[in-house]
Amino acid sequence: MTLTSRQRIERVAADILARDGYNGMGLKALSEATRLPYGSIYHHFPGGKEDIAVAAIRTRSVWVGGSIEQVFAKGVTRSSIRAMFAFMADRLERSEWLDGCPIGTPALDGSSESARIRAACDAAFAAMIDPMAAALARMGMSRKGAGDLATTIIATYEGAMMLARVQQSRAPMRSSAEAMIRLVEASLPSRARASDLRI
Amino acid sequence: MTLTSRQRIERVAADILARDGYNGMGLKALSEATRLPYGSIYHHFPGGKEDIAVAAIRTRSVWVGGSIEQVFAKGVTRSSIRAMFAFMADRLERSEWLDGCPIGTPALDGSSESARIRAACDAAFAAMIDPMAAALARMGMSRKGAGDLATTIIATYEGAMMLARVQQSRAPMRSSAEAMIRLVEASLPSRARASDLRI
DNA sequence: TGCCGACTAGAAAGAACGATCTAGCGAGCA
DNA sequence: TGCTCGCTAGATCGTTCTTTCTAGTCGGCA
Repeated sequence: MTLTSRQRIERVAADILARDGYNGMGLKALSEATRLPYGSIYHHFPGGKEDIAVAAIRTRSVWVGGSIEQVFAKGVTRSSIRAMFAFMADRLERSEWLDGCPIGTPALDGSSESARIRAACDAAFAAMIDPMAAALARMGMSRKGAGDLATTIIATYEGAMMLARVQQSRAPMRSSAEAMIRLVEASLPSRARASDLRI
Repeated sequence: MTLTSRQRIERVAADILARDGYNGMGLKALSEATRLPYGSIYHHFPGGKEDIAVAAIRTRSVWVGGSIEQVFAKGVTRSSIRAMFAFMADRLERSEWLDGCPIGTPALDGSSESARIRAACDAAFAAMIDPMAAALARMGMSRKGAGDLATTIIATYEGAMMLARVQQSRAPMRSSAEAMIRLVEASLPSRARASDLRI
């Protein structure tokens, strides 16, 4: 399938954001990577750089939110937690540790400059946390307990990516995933732990 | 006590890095914030912007490493974990959620551009992880178990900061701290859990 | 065929960037 | 006093940035 120019801009912008952050994303680099001239970029995004970043974050968050919903559809199991961490570890390693998280990177380097970037990242993290919290609630956790635990898992996920990138090693993502498995086990109500919902 | 110009540059640079990242740190802004002219900055750091960032990260890592060592000198206890997370939550909130981590922010937005920034952040995280791992080992954990757990706690710490900043709320740091307490409890050998080393 | 809107194309403006340069200040020492 | 040297001071250079601008292209519709 062929992408529209607008979709190509969003996709490439998300990749640049993951690698270089908001301040590091140059529109010249974007126009070269998309092979689109300045005029096209400003035609599709009259709001300029900020609009492009917001759209890229939003689009990516829809995709990642759906992925998380799928991965944890049958519960927060050992294998689903490992799959989630391994997925991103693969991506980082494949990029030779140049890529980061397309949401976490602009969240740190762009949210002091632009309230809209911050809000977009906030919504994007919510799109990751909410389906995971729902999955934990289906396993018997209270609404608050599930929300807190899902928040912690996403936090660990983002931080482990950060460490893996600077260490250029999968180790932090692997050990964080195992720790999250232990944490979920310790957090589930005992009836779930003893039942077929066992993770 | 009065700071030398070089110390003032390092300190202010670390603050700017925490807020805006490596790409967002302008040398003009740095010279204004330090009230030092361009010439002075390049006199103290002939290597330019990259040298300044590396020195700022290095200096800050010495301080934070020492702080962690102190906080966990008597073991990884509930109160010490809470203190660690609350300390940073205070700082973020006081800055009206504009500040981030002086190491985590350049780690994400600068390490794809500069290998030296990446290495400095790697060393800085090690300076945080190592004393915590040592404290966990003193509580009876194996060397590998302690290292993996300390890595996870630092990852969660960084990720929780990221979430707190975009949510403009202490909640992620609070719930992550409580989760880390549960995780440490679940990870300690049972003899420690039952002894006076109980966290 | 002829027209119109969507999009492509890239030059150019104007500000901001990192880096370099020379000039000058002023405390400490001879 | 006069010299030295660490440091201050900021103009300036070339580059790169975001944004704006006008011109041109192309497909679809009347």
